This record gives sequence, structure tokens and C-alpha cells, in this order.
Amino acid sequence: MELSSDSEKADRRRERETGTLGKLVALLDLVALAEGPMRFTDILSLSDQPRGTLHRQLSHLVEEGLLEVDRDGRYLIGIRLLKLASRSWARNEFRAVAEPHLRRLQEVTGETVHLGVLRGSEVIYLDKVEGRQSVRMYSQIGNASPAYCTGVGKAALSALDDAKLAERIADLEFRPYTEHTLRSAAELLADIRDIRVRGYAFDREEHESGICCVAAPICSDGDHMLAGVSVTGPAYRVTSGKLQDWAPLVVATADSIMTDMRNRMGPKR
Amino acid sequence: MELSSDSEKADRRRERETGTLGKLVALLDLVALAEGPMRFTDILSLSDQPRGTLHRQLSHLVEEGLLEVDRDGRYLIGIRLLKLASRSWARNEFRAVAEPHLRRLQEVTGETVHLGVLRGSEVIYLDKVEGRQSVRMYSQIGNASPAYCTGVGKAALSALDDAKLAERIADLEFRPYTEHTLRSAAELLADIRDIRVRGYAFDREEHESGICCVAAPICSDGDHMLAGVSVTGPAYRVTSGKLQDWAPLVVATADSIMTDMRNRMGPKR
DNA sequence: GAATTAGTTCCATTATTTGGAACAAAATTT
DNA sequence: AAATTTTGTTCCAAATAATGGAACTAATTC
Repeated sequence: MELSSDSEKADRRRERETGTLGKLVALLDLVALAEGPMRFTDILSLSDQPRGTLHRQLSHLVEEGLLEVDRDGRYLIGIRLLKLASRSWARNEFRAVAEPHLRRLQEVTGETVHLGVLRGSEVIYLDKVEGRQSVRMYSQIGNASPAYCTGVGKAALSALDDAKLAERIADLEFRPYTEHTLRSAAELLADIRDIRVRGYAFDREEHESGICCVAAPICSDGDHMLAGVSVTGPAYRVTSGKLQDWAPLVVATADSIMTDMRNRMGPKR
Repeated sequence: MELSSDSEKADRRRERETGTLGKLVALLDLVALAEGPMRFTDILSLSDQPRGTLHRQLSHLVEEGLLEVDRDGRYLIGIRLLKLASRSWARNEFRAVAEPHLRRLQEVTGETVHLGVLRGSEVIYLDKVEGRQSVRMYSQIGNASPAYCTGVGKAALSALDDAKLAERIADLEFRPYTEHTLRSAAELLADIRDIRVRGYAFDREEHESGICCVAAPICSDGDHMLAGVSVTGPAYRVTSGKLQDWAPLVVATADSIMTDMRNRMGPKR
């Protein structure tokens, strides 16, 4: 290895240096995470880019359809992303393999079933199967939630070995969404120890008041991908007893999905 | 494919000049449009980039989470796109405003209702409301279809003035999806003339055999955005008579959405 | 209507991308 | 199992694109 004199610059370059792309994606994120459309000046104040630069960057994103400009000149995420994402979703092998299993679980339990994958310390929901009276149907798909306060997230984390687990929860902020939200790495680690023993995780109103779930971990792609299935429902209907009763079903569903994936992909590696 | 002279290349370069970003997004598209995961060499043969260049481009896309690499080293669209798209969808004002109207239309007709926006000469579906027995629930959202063979597409096109219409259908390929698909610009223009007079469009198995629909155009954002609503169903159930009966409802729904949008956004400009 | 704020264009400077070639690792054939 | 081909990765001088300050126009606000 070479010891460079400009070690600072070199370090920064090594950490994340996707050059042009990185800056543009950061901008996309900025606009996507905003509450609503943003004016040029709003973005200018949040991104630390000079005006000229920012203007050109935004123009390029708009030209490619990744951003759009409304009639008031405000920027919002473009529809082209929806198109790209929809293809990736429709053709996602893992999702496709899991789907029939999710449906079965939904039918047996009568409650909402989620499939989520772990990405860093976040869970991104890949699919959701609901019963009849769905109010907001698609809202969950693609949604990201912190792993530490969701059943799927904690289940997926529990499949990591201690070293990797420590890495992922190293710089986590434990925001208290409800009074039951885990409040520290210690609490999370304790819960995860239990989850490992039991083989399934609970979320008892930790993310959203009045919402509970049981979840089981899924390892796929040779532990390259961690995910989870869960059954979720309102606390008044989904009692602690029911969660316990469903746990074996959820674990069985997770196992079936894992088996199907392994068979589909061949036992390589 | 891709036999182009140098002058054509130069033209294309002049037309679309987003530099680095353009090339990277083209790559994203390439991978997204593929049937499944692609190996490095597959991509190499389709993109006309030198190996070294392509390798770095892919690495950057992977580093940003826009692409992912499976355990066999094959590239596929990354989950980060799903996250970005889901936010853009959830916060899309037009979709949110339209939703209750779509639900009402679904309940009255009992058939599937679509909301799509026109983008170039394609329709991208923004929302879909189905009755009970939905088999593939989310598949349609984010999907892109040619405007010339869908109800929503033709309805939206009919709201353009002749000059702009001509532009959009200039270099259209009329691929015959079914025996009823319109086969030429002339046929399309004739149909659009009728649609303008009637105020609504039909799709009688033009895109998919056995599937019919009625659709009405929506102009929003000061004609900056063209869209459409439709009621779709299987031909055996959705007869010509029923389509006729529903037409006024569909038009009324489109009008309500337009009114709501105008009120929401203020009558500026 | 003057002053302020917001948005756009320009261009010499700076940084990143390019593409060929050399290198390394797998897969395939002999 | 050695040789060969195919596939994937790294490197660096040359080509290209991005940067950022300033000068400018347009839209608001006072």
C-alpha cells in the first residue's frame, strides 16, 4: 500500500467516489426525501453546490426524466424512476418465488403479510398481501423503515453473525417512534438474542402504536441477501396469544421460501 | 441492431447531451429492460463501450445501489430504485387527488380502473384499482405501454393539438399486438378525430386479446401533463353496450379529477 | 420603479471519464 | 492436468466533461 501525503483527500476518495454519479444521486435523494416539490433555491440551500453547478446538474436530471419540473418551476421526482422500478420489481426473482407463500400465509391468518429485505440497517418492503378491506393498497411497497423497530428488520438482523451485526447497528440512532420502541443497542442486542433462540421476532407496537407483528428471517443467495416475512395486524385483533400461535406458520413460510430459492438457483457455492 | 453512421451518432450526441449521466442512465435502462440478470459480457455486447469503461460505469452504478450484483456476478436493477420510486409515487399529488375518484368509478362499474399519464408516445400507469379477485395486484403500476393501442393513451393523445400530435406519432412503429391493433398513423389519426368528437376513447382488444376499455382524457398542470382514466375488463363481460353506458361516467370522473387538480393548485397561469 | 431575490448563461480552470493495453481469473478444450 | 479461450479487472496518458465564479436576465417585494 502506498502512503500518500494528501491522506485526507485520498481517504475521502476511497470512501465514496462515484464522481459525477454520486453527486447526482445525492441530489435525487434530496428531492425524493423532501415533503413536496422543491424550488431551485430550496435545493440550493440544502446541497452545498454553487448555483451554476447545481443548475446544470438539475437540468441534466430533468433531461433524463429522473426529475421533473412542475409549472411553478419546482422540482420533483420524475416518473421515469417509477418505470424503472416497476420492471425491477416485476422481475425480481426473490419476490416472485415468495409470492405464493405470502398469499397462503395471508389466507391462513387473515391478516396482512409483508416481505422485506434488509439493506444496511433499513428494511425495504418488497411485497405486501392484504385481505379484502385494503385502504391504502400499495403504500408499503418500496417503503423503507428502520430495521431495529420492525419485526422483519429484527428477524433479518438476527441472522447476521455478531461481528456483522455490530457493524450495522454501530451508528444507529434509536428514535422512539412509540413508547415501546427499543431505545438502545443493548436493548436491541438482547432482543436479537431471544429471536435467535426462538427463531422468530415480535414487534409489539414498536414502530407504530396499535400495530403488532410476528416475523421470521430468510437468508437467500448464500447469505448474501437477508430478508424476512411477517404477519401484521392491529393490536386489538392480533393478541399476544395469536402472534404466538402464528409464529410456527411464519417460520415455516420463511423456510419454504428459502428452500424454493435454493432449488431455483442451484446449490452452487 | 444499432447500425448507425457517424453522422447519425453525432446527431444523437447533439440532441441529448447529459454527458456522463446520459450514458449511465442508458446502461440502467439496458439492464432494466433485459429479461433477467445480465453478465458483464452480455452488457458489453449490447452497449458499445470499451471493456474498461463499461466496467467502471457498472461499478459506480453498483456502488450507488442503482444496480446490484448477484452471487454469480450478474447485474440486475437495484432495490434503491424501488425506494426512490415508492416515495415519488406516494407523494405524487396528481395520483393522490385522483384516487378517490378512481375508487368510486371502480365501485360503480365493478371493473378495473386505471390512471395513466402520457410520456412521449408511451403511457405510464400511475394507479390501478381492482375489485376483489385481483391476481397480479401491483403489476400494472409503473408499467409503460404504447399510447396508440391503449384507451388511456389514445384519450390522452386526443387532447393534443394537431401539430404536437403529429410530432409524437412521427416516428412511431405500429406493432400489431392483436388483430385489432391500429396499423398506421392514418388509422390512429382517424380514431383520434372520433375520440375528440365523442370525448372518450375505446380500446377494443387492440393491445391484448380479450381485453376492452373506455377511457377519457385528463389535462392537468395547464396542459403541461396529459393523462387518462379508463375502465377495463374482459370482452366476454364488458360488452360494447356496457362500454357505451360507462363512457359518461368515465368522462365525468376525468372531469372531476381535472377540477380537483385546478382547485388544489390555484388557477395560476 | 427601485431594490431584492430567484433563476440562467458563459467560459477558463479543474477534475473526471475514456479507451487501449496489460494483467488476472475462470471456464473450456485438448 | 496443461493449454487455450473466454471473461473479468486494473492502470494511466489523453480526451472530455464538470466546476464555480461572475455577469446577466427575470421575477418578486418593498
